[in-house]
This record gives sequence, C-alpha cells and structure tokens, in this order.
Amino acid sequence: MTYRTKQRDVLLDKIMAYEEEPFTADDLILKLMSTSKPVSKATVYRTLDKLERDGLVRKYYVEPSESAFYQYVGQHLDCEDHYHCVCYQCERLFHIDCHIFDDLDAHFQNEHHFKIDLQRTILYGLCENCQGEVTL
Amino acid sequence: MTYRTKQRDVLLDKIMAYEEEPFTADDLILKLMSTSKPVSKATVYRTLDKLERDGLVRKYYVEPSESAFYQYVGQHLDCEDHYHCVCYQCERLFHIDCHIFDDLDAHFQNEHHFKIDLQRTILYGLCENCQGEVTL
DNA sequence: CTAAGTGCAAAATGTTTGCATACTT
DNA sequence: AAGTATGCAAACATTTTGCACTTAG
Repeated sequence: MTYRTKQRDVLLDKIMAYEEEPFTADDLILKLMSTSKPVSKATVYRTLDKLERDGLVRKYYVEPSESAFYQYVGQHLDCEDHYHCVCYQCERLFHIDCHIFDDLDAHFQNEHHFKIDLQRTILYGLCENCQGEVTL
Repeated sequence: MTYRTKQRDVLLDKIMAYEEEPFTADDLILKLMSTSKPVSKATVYRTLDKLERDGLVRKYYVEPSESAFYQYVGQHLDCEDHYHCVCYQCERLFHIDCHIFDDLDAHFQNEHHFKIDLQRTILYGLCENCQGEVTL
C-alpha cells in the first residue's frame, strides 16, 4: 500500500544523506530543487508526514524557530524505552538509552501524581559540542 | 516605561480570571470582544508577549494544536528551581517544586554530556485528573 | 512633548488541501 | 482497473508588521 515512485526515492535519498543532521521541510525542498526529479512542496510535506508515522523520521520543534525540524532516526525504531534530548543550539536530537527514567516515572507518579509520557517529552539543553561554544 | 491603558486593564483582568486555566490568544480575543473596551488582536498578542517576558504568563505548546497556550503564573516568578509538567489532555501547566532534577542534572552531565535546561524543558504526560479519564 | 500603546488591514510564515492528472501494482 | 502519489495553486491558521493615530506620563 505504499507505491514506489521516483520522487519518493529521491526524497528518501536526500533524507538519509542528512544522516543525523536535523533539517526543515524547507531545507529539503531546496535540496530537491536541483534534482533530476524535482519534488513539490506538497509531496515533501506529505512524505515527511508518512515517514514520521512510520517511525523513520522524528519531528520536533526548537524554539524560537517556528518551523518543524526533522531528523532521520531509522535505526531507533525501538522508541519505547529511551528518551530524547534536543540541543537548542545546534538543534540536534539525541537518543539516550538509560534507565534513569524508570525511577523517575515512579517518582513523578507517586510524589506528584503525574504520569510522564516519555514519547512526547523532550529534554532541552546543550549538547557536549555546544557547551564549549556558548556562554549563555 | 509601561503605561497603564484601559485595554491593558481589561486584558489583565480577563487573563487573571482564567486563574490557572490555559488559554489561547484566540480564546482571549473572543472574550474581549464582549467588553466595554474591545481590544484588538494586535494588542492582545503584543501584550501577551510582554507579559511573558515579564514572567507573569507562560507560553507553551501542546501538540497537535498549532496555537500557543498561555497560562497565568503570576505567583511562580521564582522559575529558577522548579520544573514544568504539561498535561497533553487538559493542556494545563503544572509547576513542580522538587529537587529530583538536581541529581538528574549531574547525571545527564556526567553520563550523557548533556546540560539540561530546566527553563525550556517541559515534561509531557497526564495529570492526576486526566489519568482517570483517558484510556490511551 | 515624548515615549508608549493602539487599531486596522496587509503581510508573513509554515503547512495543508482540493482537484485534475499520472503512475504503480 | 483500483488504489496511490503528484503538482499546482489556492486555502489555512496563527502570528507579526507598518503606519497613522491616540493616549499616558
């Protein structure tokens, strides 16, 4: 039920070329303009949407930018038990496998009656690289 | 350097009437239409912006809604050492005073080389009330 | 008098949609 | 043939802006 088309090939190709780099829909559209098979805006958005639902790409926001960032996360399909950190400086998304939230989960539930949803929660901060470069 | 105007009075009045209820700019604009002193959209946005900068109001997003939510947080000016939980069901923002993140901070720094920024991070999940009502 | 605030309508932004056409299977 | 995918341009939703005008201090 997913047909293979030329634009999808080109699109996936470009997306995977980003590797772990975050990109916006616009970035991608721009990149695709110089391609043998140009892809329209609509298709880019529709495909990103589908890829997100398929778990190949993760969509997130980093304020104050208004546009969504996407990152290829093909290898991290097992999104169940790890959490996400986003660096507000370089906009990269990090997957962190660590069980510290297992305890936290219980803590929040017991102490604060709040059931954390790890899927939606993103921890914002500075990644290792950016810590050196920023003073703020 | 902040003049007192009639629209600002009305605005603040309405905002404080929300108490801890989240509201969108549009909610507010609608509420203000039935007022003795109607307030224009532009002014609402500009004022919310200022109030946010002044720390009286907190702005945040709850997917999949595209519009910003605001919540009056006048009494929580001391935003330094507590964190924010948002219920993705009722869209309420909770301030939680707890020092569990003091340890976490170190943990993330040491183990994952990530410096969490508590100001920007929002923990999403279900609040006590909504836990009973939702199956998802 | 000057700085700040306001309203309006227009612009900007980022994303989605309707529809006719074209491609995959 | 049936079900998907595509491109285009128009629609959308939310927020921001330019500008002329008003008000507060």
